[in-house]
Amino acid sequence: MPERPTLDGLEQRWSAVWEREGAYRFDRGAPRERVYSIDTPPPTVSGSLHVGHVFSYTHTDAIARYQRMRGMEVFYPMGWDDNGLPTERRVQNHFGVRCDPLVPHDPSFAPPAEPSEKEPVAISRPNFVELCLRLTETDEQAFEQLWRTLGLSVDWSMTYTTIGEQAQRISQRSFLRLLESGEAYQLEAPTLWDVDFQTAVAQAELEDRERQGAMHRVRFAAAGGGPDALIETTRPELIAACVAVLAHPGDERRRELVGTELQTPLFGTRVPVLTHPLVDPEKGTGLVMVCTFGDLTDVVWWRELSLPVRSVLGPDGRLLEVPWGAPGWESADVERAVASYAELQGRTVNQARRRSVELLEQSGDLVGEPEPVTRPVKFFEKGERPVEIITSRQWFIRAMEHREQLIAAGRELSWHPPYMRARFEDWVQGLSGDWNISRQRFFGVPFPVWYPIDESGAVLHEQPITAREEQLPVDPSTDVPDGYEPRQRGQPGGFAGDPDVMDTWATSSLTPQIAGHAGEDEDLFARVFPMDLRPQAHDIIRTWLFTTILRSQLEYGTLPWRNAAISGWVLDPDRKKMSKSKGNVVTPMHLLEEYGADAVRYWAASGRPGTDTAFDPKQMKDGRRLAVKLLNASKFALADLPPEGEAVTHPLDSAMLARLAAVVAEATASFEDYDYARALERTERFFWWYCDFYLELVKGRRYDASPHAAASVSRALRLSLSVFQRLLAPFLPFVTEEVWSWWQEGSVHRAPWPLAEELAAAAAGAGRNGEEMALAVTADVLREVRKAKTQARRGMRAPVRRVVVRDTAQRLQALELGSDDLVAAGAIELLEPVEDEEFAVEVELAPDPSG
RNA sequence: GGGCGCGUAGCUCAGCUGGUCAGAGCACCUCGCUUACACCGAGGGGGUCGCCCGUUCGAGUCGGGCCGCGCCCACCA
Repeated sequence: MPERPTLDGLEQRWSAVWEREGAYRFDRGAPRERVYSIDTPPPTVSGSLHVGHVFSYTHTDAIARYQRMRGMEVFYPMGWDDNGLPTERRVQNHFGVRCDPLVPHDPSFAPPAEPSEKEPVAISRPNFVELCLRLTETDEQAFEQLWRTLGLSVDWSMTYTTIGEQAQRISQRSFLRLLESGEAYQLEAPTLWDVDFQTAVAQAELEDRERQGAMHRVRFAAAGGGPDALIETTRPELIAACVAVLAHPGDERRRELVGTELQTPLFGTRVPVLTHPLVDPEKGTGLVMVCTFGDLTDVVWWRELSLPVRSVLGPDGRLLEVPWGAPGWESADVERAVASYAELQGRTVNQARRRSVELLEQSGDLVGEPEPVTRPVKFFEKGERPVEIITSRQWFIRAMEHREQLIAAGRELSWHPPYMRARFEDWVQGLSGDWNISRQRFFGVPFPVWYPIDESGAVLHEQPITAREEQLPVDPSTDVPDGYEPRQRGQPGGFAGDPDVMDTWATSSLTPQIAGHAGEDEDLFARVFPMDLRPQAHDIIRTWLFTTILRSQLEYGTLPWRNAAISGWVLDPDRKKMSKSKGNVVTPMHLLEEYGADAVRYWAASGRPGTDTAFDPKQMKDGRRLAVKLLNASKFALADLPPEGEAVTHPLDSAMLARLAAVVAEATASFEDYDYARALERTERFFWWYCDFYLELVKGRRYDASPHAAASVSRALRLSLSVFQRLLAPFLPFVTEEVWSWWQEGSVHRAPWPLAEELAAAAAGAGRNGEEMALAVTADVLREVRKAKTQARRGMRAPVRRVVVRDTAQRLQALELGSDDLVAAGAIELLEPVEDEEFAVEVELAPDPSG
């Protein structure tokens, strides 16, 4: 035991020991019922971890450590989510490159010495992927270092990456099985599209952002005998793509209009006036134009009313060339349509919108001034321009038809906290389509599929050639399907590889399978799946949690885990969410260095499950105080401790142990309920009381030279310290390991979780009653004595000539049980009990020798 | 528009199934270097528990209605 215990250096020392001794190594031989498996969130590897990560991963680690001490064999792997857009973006900026699948592979490629963001070098997909792998590997090492410093009890031998070969194999295998069972399918259909990344995106990746816009009132002239009509739109640039005008079926004012035809302004295209119940007769003019496609409602109308497609928007977000006069593009005045459209073609949506307004003004079809409006617009969450809807070929996984099953699954799952289930159900009920899993990107898991090309050069998408499971993982852009030669790639009569990659959620929805080595190591998988716990934040319920349940339901017909522990976010001091784009993120390494890992973990563990928590370094100071206190209290209790007796015989000792037993019971119940914060709070609160009162009260006996006097307190101190060290171990792994090592064999993190029953049994050793009251009264009197000394401006060791305690007979009797300790702790010469109804204490201090 | 959560001392928050629950830490003030700890200890001031009804012998604690904040979802033309 060190002379002056310190927290400094504990992280390095003990993490090295844990690594060396395999303290957190998962025992693959453990039977399933003794395994506690965790589906750790693989953090996105694209830069650095921030305090939000530290926050939620600490919660999981506390639970993992608790379960381990409960005797469970904890399966706690780490994963790195390194595939997907964030990595691509980072690689582009970091190396000054961009991926161009048409560029051939250059085996001797080296990234530019001076990266230029403005003029990136176009490189091949294999070269690009190499750079992605290189950069993520560096990041992953830094992440691992941070996690080790934080003290996560991860088994680092089980680490996986979502771009790794095994993850690819498992993803592709799962995809092929879904294709086989009909749960995955390909479809050419209107798809949510990001025009900057030029890829499809999923409903789950959308977010609303408030944007300024304008409402334009536009005249559509009658094409036959009916009246003109006015519609309102925020997207006049899409008039060329208008395929119908709609009214509500019950709208009397529009009765004579319905069934007639109108002509679009500028282009003179005839469009029918139809009805649909989704039209709001109160909104705008009560008439709405349907375009292919302006928003998701357009898609609904288009589908349900079997309208034609007139697409004007290209994948790059610019207006396409369209064949005016050709079938589908008829016009009453083709020349005018061509002239009008020439003003728009090739322009971006915003440019085309401004020009359209000018054209409408000139033609007199714009009625009144455009009215500024602020409205929510859908964005890809990582995107910078609004999503558009573009028709393209994509892979989907069926979700719509499984909604009831998914909701039932959600009800079977134990949510912590329980109210988070509502978010899941809201989301499932609001699903508007199946899950689009294909992305027109590069750094991801490819679809293990090729297509035949017929003699005319057409790609036969409806006859996919699938890879054999033994071939996996395959990259169809370089690998060749059975029965073909490499030279047949892209040739008539040859084949074409599917160019897309899977969305990152399509891979991470399989983390239980990837971590558990599904299909690779069935013995392991059977021991860990379904898993016990999915910890994650609430913002990805609709993505990660939802898709993981979906995949597990489709492939195994079971929940992927029994419990979902949902953590909140870390908010900055202004209660705003920390995010890179806001620039208010706090990186954790310097916090770990300044306060120590245990202190940072203390702050994190104080955040209740599911609750957003403000970033607060003050609480880290509190955590540090607690750790230091444990260090010193342990030293006091254990250093040169006299031999302990057979049993706890002193009333105050057994009363303290009885209280501690209750705390153990409460902490245990809290942990069982995944409420680590409550477990910590109860433990901590009692620990401070223990230091302030119990340790002070028993000092006299503890230092007593006669073994007889110290026997009981020695035993009680050892018992209680051992319990405190273990109760705090899930939260403060470093300092608890340090103090444990002073007097115990092995790691505290493999020690058994304390049992309330054992303590209660030890506390009963005195075999008397009234111990609890003795402790309460003794503490009450001690507080009064301290108050008197403080008010007299004297030190706590100042001698007291006389203390008169007025109280009920019962309490005075109890006081007698603890009076020896009280007299010693208060330096009291004479303790005088006086029976009374009201508790009152008179303290007569000895004269101050210093004057 | 629907749903969820939150509103308790200046700040961050505990208060689980109604009756020592009006609390903790920080901050503030005063005192004390007492042999575990000055990275400390002792003590103090400070709140009509968002508002209004109701249930009850009794309500931060339950029910209803408001107000405010935050988040999620929504077919937001």
